[in-house]
Amino acid sequence: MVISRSESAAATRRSLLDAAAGLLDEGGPEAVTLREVGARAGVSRGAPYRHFVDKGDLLTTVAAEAWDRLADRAVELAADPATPAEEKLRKMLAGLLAIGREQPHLYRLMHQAPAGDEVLRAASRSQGPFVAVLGDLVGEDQAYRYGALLLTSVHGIIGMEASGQLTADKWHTDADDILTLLTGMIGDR
Amino acid sequence: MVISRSESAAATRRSLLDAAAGLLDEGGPEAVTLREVGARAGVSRGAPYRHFVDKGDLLTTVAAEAWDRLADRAVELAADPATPAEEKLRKMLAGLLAIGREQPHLYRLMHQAPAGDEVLRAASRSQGPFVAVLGDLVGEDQAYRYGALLLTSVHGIIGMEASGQLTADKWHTDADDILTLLTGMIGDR
DNA sequence: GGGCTGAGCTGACAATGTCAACTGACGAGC
DNA sequence: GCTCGTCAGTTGACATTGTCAGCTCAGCCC
Repeated sequence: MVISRSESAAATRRSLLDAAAGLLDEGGPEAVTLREVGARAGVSRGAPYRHFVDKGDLLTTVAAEAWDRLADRAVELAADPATPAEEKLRKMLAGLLAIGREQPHLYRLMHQAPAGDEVLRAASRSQGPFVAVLGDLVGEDQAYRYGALLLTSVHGIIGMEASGQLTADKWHTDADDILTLLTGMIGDR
Repeated sequence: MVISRSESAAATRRSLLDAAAGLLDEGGPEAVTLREVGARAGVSRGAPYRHFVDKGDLLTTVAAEAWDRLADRAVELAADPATPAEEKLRKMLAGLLAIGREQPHLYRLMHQAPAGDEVLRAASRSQGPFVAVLGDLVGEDQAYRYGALLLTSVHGIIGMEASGQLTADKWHTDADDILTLLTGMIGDR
């Protein structure tokens, strides 16, 4: 197989993104140094500057890609005629929760303020399918309000779980219970 | 007035904390360097190590103090017989929202994972008065569940507002509307 | 008065992000 | 087939920063 120059450059870019994401997952933000990213991608410490304007840009791209993966799944899910709306909703929220719990550093990066345009665009892509599913459940006119309520609640749950402030012994409840309570309240409408 | 050695040391410690908090508010986490903290407090870059084990410890203390101030207000508020319970609740949540909006960097620091023991202890101090007020509204048996729901929702609202993901033109709603919706749903119980 | 303690200072060092100058290979145009 | 520009990648250098070791010195105890 012949590897052209642009293909090789694209492969390096991919390796850099994977290396950064891996280091972030394993050791948190402090573990992501351009030297280590380069080493893991098999290039030098200066190589990232050929693909990203600076370290922040590299991390921003990692975050945007994560949002895009989430959006891809949401689009796919919303289009599936075999899945009932409640289950679609549950799976979408569960996807967010899973990242928050299994890749907390990535999750924080995805919500780092101020989010750049690239991140905001990627994050917004999930909104369409999400609101559409909610529309089936609570009606189109209320879908946005309840969507915002659900998203902010899940985001809050993840954040407080991560910082250790939301524990079962402190609040006699947990994430699932809160979500059940919330979706139950919405279902009552 | 005579200033003893320990008094002077305590004053330095206070100045260091104020300097760190000020730099955080003004320029975010990157602006908080030990050299600048020292300069602003009128001491050298090494002085903080006489009062804190490292930079992280200094920042942790800043966060813990912020939680303590919040808890002080919550305790005071809960004990005030002249204020109706709904208003107490609203004021407590508004206090959190105010920090999130006016001192976003401090707010992030307060929720930085993993929170140390000192921060968790300070953050927990508000729980008592908060749950007590909620108990008056929804009954003691449900106070914890609704408390967790409310807190996580507010936390989520603040986080998504800060990262630019919760905007009125995207969701046709805002923080106040979401909270109204939520407290309305709770009030229906 | 003498010694101790602890606050604060300074020189030094390693890690890191960043840039400028350089190298070398690929590919377009002749 | 040759030339030459382009661009991915390297390397030396530098400024910033957190941290530590060793030092100074003022206040406190006996």
